[in-house]
This record gives sequence, structure tokens and C-alpha cells, in this order.
Amino acid sequence: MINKGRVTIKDIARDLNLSTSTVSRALRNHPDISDATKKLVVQYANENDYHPDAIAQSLKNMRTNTIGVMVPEIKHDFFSAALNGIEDVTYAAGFTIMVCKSNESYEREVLNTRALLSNRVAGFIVSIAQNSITHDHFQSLKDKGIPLVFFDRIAEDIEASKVMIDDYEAAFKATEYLINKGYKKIAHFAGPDNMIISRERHNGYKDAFEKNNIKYDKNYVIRGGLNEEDGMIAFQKLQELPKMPDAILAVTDPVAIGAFVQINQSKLKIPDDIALMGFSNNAITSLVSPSITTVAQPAYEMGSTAAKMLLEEIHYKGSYFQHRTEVLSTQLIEREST
Amino acid sequence: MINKGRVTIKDIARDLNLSTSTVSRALRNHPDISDATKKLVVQYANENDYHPDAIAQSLKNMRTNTIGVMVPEIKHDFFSAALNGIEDVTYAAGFTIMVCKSNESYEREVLNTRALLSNRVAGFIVSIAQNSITHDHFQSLKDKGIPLVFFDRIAEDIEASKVMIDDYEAAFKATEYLINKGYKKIAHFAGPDNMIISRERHNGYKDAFEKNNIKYDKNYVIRGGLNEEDGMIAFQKLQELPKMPDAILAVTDPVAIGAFVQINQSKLKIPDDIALMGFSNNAITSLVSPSITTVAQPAYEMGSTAAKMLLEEIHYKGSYFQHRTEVLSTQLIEREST
DNA sequence: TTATTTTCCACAAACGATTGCGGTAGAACG
DNA sequence: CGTTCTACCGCAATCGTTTGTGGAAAATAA
Repeated sequence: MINKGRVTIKDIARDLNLSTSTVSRALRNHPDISDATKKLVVQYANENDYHPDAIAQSLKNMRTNTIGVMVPEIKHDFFSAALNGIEDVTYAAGFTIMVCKSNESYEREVLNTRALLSNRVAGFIVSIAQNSITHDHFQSLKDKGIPLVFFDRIAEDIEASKVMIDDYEAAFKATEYLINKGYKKIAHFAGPDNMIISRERHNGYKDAFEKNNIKYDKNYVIRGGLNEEDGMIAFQKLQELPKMPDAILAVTDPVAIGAFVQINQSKLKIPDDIALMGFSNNAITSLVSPSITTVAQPAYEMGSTAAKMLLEEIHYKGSYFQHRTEVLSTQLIEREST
Repeated sequence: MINKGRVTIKDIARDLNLSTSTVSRALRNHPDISDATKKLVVQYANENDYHPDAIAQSLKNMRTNTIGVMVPEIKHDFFSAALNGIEDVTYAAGFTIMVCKSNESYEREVLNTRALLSNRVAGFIVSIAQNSITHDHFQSLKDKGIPLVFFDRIAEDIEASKVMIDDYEAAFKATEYLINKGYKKIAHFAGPDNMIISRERHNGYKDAFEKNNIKYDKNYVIRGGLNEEDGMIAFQKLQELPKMPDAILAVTDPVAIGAFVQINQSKLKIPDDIALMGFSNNAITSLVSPSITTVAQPAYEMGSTAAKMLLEEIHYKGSYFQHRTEVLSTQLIEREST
């Protein structure tokens, strides 16, 4: 019997001369149903490849087993590793994930939020887009009572669970590490000022000078985006300065890689002429030559932690869920570039 | 009026003293509804942030605007680029994607297929897991009339649209390129034999010798997986041979990178002592030093093409959809490692 | 004025699954 | 034998939306 459509509870009920309610209860092992009927129904369901329609269940239960994930980009090591962490945890809990990427665009972030909302996801895991200005679309999720967890790129003004690293401390230690290594003129390729992570990293960088009584040169801070091309541009700007620095701290690994490519095309040698340091411990930093010193961000753990926190909130039965912010620790990985 | 739940068509109907059907038709601009009523309803809907419930719509329409995507892994450059291609095309068509990863596991592939099926995805885009043996779960999709497109890792025995590259030809040309470069003893780090892409690449490699009247040494073919660790293991096996080859053709870039790391830890130099060639043109192959010659696979285009073909099939109204197989062209990218 | 058409809207049945409630057997009890 | 209880199952409403059909009022035609 090759049915074009799928087998429903109604089909089973009709073929077995039962009511749909009985079939439903039999499949869910309800005590009201006799063992004989249960066996009959379950067997028939198996034989006919019956699987409950998640859409119908969702409509009835007013919730789905899907978790919406929004990231700025998929291809970055950090996010794909985080996605792996999210996927592993949610999968184990019987959820599937719906991944949207914002392409670092505010408009797309808003649109995707709406789409996921329309799909009644049980919760959101979000890392905010670079160009995101207002957070109204996220606030509206909270207003609707939908669990929401931010990771890495968080929104300070929204009360929600958050998973992050201490960007300030990590950048502070990274800068101090360079200072202790003997570098005097340390440039910083910073990210956009509206992003917390780049602000924090910049502040950490700045304060490291203060604590070590070193003068801080504003001209050595080149502001830009977070990707490879931004690193390339930043290095070109750097070369226009009267005096080149002897070290660069990049806000992300892609930026460091962009700088890396440009430096190799100049006459400068890493690390003798100029040291280079990244941020994230992307796989590539260990494979290029010279390998690049960086700060290891626990991407997978951030993803899995965010997922765990979200599931906790989803399953929470009480009236008021206590949100918390998890700060995961980073690790400085010393390599050949410094 | 902060409603805990979301605004539904019923709410609007009640507040406006209309029936739900009128509200629904007004929102969908049905000719039966007067302009005055339409304006009233639309304005009220906007003011109260109404958005249709995709779940309920899906249940009614018997289909969703979601496309299920299953890949073995997310973090690989190839798949994340393909995902970008898929996402861009489907997003433009008003679809969202649901991404599952099989982790190269057959069981998980079957489970995920079921989950996506339960969620009534409008269609599937799949790249098969390494350990996938039977394809029954995919055949059952076809039987249910659900559009399905394979890309890269295809199933030969299933009649469906497919997007692939000519792995045989690409490997053939790659090997011939090495032969013309003057390399005599060319090893091949091959993939698992049950995968078409590794079989095809192996055959291309083999036949290149035949065509050029060079003896083919079976011992130089090391069989393994597709990832970095497999490349490492393969190189270690290679070192146990009495005579080292003067070139290696790896089945994938990660395998090449694995070999790359191991070679650098040995006394051998690339390309003087041993040449190395990968497959996929992952970003990293251009950034390591020496950079690695590879075959460029149009990952983004494969994804976008697969998505386009799927949308075509989803929107197809006729009775019999003519499946086709798109073979995208590859490009040999010569770098320092050969 | 009456007959016919047009305009505009409501009723109700779906889609597939879940669940409170009610009801009919038979068993158990007095 | 009459009553109560238990075991088991069906009825019908529900989730939010769409859509075929019917019907009242208004507009037009005769």
C-alpha cells in the first residue's frame, strides 16, 4: 500500500476500528489502554512506518522541539565550533536546531528572528551581528516569554542568560604578555566600537599600558571590522604611519591572518621585525609558518554551555527563571610569531 | 495589553468584531473583502505585532517553508561554504534551512532524516555520511514524494537530482599534472572505498598512470579517512615503506594538511624532497608555507546549485519531475608545494 | 416594483495530534 | 439481584490558519 502521503493516526484508527484518541493514547502508553490494544497499535504503527507529525504536535503543545540559532557567519572556525557544541547538546536532548545566519546585518537579524519566532522555536541561541544597533527584536522575544541565550556577542541591555569570555582580561593579559616579551610599540587592530567584545578587548589593551607605566599611543589603534580583509586594510593603514610598531595585537584571528598575508608581502619578517598576535585560536594559526600566538577561546564549550543553559530555561517550570552569565576562561597560546 | 502569548487571528477577529475567516482573507488581500475592512485589519495587525503562526500554516498547507540540510560536518571549509550557498538561495526564496549534521555516522543520518521528515521539511539537501551503508532512508523520502537533492557525496542508486564534480577527471588531471612535473613515484592517500568520491578519485589517479605508460605501485596507495588525523596516519604508514615517494596526492585538503604537519616534523622538505597536493582548495592551503597545490571545488556554487534545483522541484507542479545531475567544473590551482 | 447580480462577510470543516470528560461494559461487592 | 467500582474506550474540543460554501444586504437591471 504505497500511500502518497504519510501515515497518520487517523489511518491507524480507521484500519484498526479504533478512535484516534485510543490510538494516540496507545502510542503514548497511557494506562487507560489495555495491553492488547497497545500491542496491536504499536505493531501496526511500526509496520506502516508511522511517525508522529511534529508540526501537528507543535501546534497542539504550543511548542516545538526546535531551537533557533542565529550566528553572524557559519564559516568562521569559532562559530562552526560553537555550532558543534550547540548541536551535540541539543541533539542529545531530543531537539533539532534551526540555523540562521545574519551575515552581520541588522536587517537580516530582525527578519530571521521573526522567521524563527513564526516557527515557534522553543528557544533562541544568538550571537549578535556586527551591525546590530537596537536590540528590540530580542527584547520582544523576552516579552513573549521565549527563552534566549546569548553567547560571545551579547546584548548588555537585555536580561537573559549569557555565555562569554572575559574579553577585557584576555586582551589585558595578551598585551601584558607582549610587554613582558620586550615589545615597546604595540599596535592594536580593533573591531567596531559598537561591539562589546571589541570595546572590552580594546580596554584591556589600553589598561595594560597604564598598569605597566607605558605611554599609550592612540595612533597605533586601527579600527576596522573582524575579518581577513579588515586585517589587510588595517596593516596598510599602519604602513602609512611615520614609525612602524614592533608588535600587533589583532582583535580576531581572521584579522591577524589578513595582517599576516600583508606582512609577508612586505619586507618585514615575523617575528623579528614585527610580532603578531591573534585572538580565538583558529586552526589556521597553528598551521601557518611562523605559527601565530593567540588566545584560545573555548568555542565548543561556549556553544555547549549556551545550549545547556537554554535547555535548563526551557525545562524550567517555575515562575521566574534566574538568568546567569557564564564567563569561560581563555588561554594564551604562545607560538612562533611573538 | 501585554499578552503573554502571541497575537492570533482570533484575537484580531474578536477585537474587531469580525470572523477569523474575514481576518485571514483580509490579511491575504482576498478580493471578497472590502477595502475598508482590509485597511482596518491590516492596521490592527501591524499595531499589535501580529505575525502568522508558521506551524499552523504548515499544518493546514501540508507543507513548510523549511528545507532540511544534512551534512557530515559543519566545520569543514567545503561544507560551510556549501551551506552559505544553500542559505543564500533558499533565504532569497523565503525559505529557512534546518541544518543537521550526521557526524559521518549512519545511525545519526537515519535519525536526522526522520526528525526532518517529522518536521515536514519541504525538501532535503544531503551530502551522505562516510559510514552510510544503505540508502533506504533516502529512498523512503522519494517514496513519500519529498524532493531530495544530493551534493558532493551522492547516492548512485537513488533517482534524484545531484550536484557533483567530476572527481575522476579532476584526480586524473591532478595526477597527470604531477607526472608532467617530472614526479615519478606518486603516492595517493585515498579515502574509504565505499564512498564514490574516493573511488572516483582513486580511479582517476590510477588511470593517469596507465595513459602515461607508467607503472602503478599499489603500495603507494594508503587508504584511510578524509580528515587531518587520517593524513597524519597515512604519512606514518608511508614512512614504513622501503622507498619514499616523491609526491603525494591527498584525497582531501584536510588529509593533505595532516600530511603537511607530519612532513614538517620529519626531515623532509616540501617540495624538494616530496611534493604535496590536496583536493578542495580550503582557505588554509593558500596560507600555509609552502602553500599547497590543490584542486578548487566550487563549494559555494555546489550549495547554491543544489538549492536552486531543489526549489525547482518543490515548485514543480507537473506529475513527473525530470531529475538531472549537474557536474560542476574544477580547477587545478598550482602553488608552491609541487 | 420585482428580479437578478454583486458585494461582503460568517459558518464550519478541515490539517494531525492531544486530552478532559463521559459512557458502556463487565467484575466485584453487599 | 441490585449497586458500586474498575477497566477500557469514544466523543468532542482544541491549537491557529485556510478555504469552500452559503447567505444577507446592497446595488443594479428589468
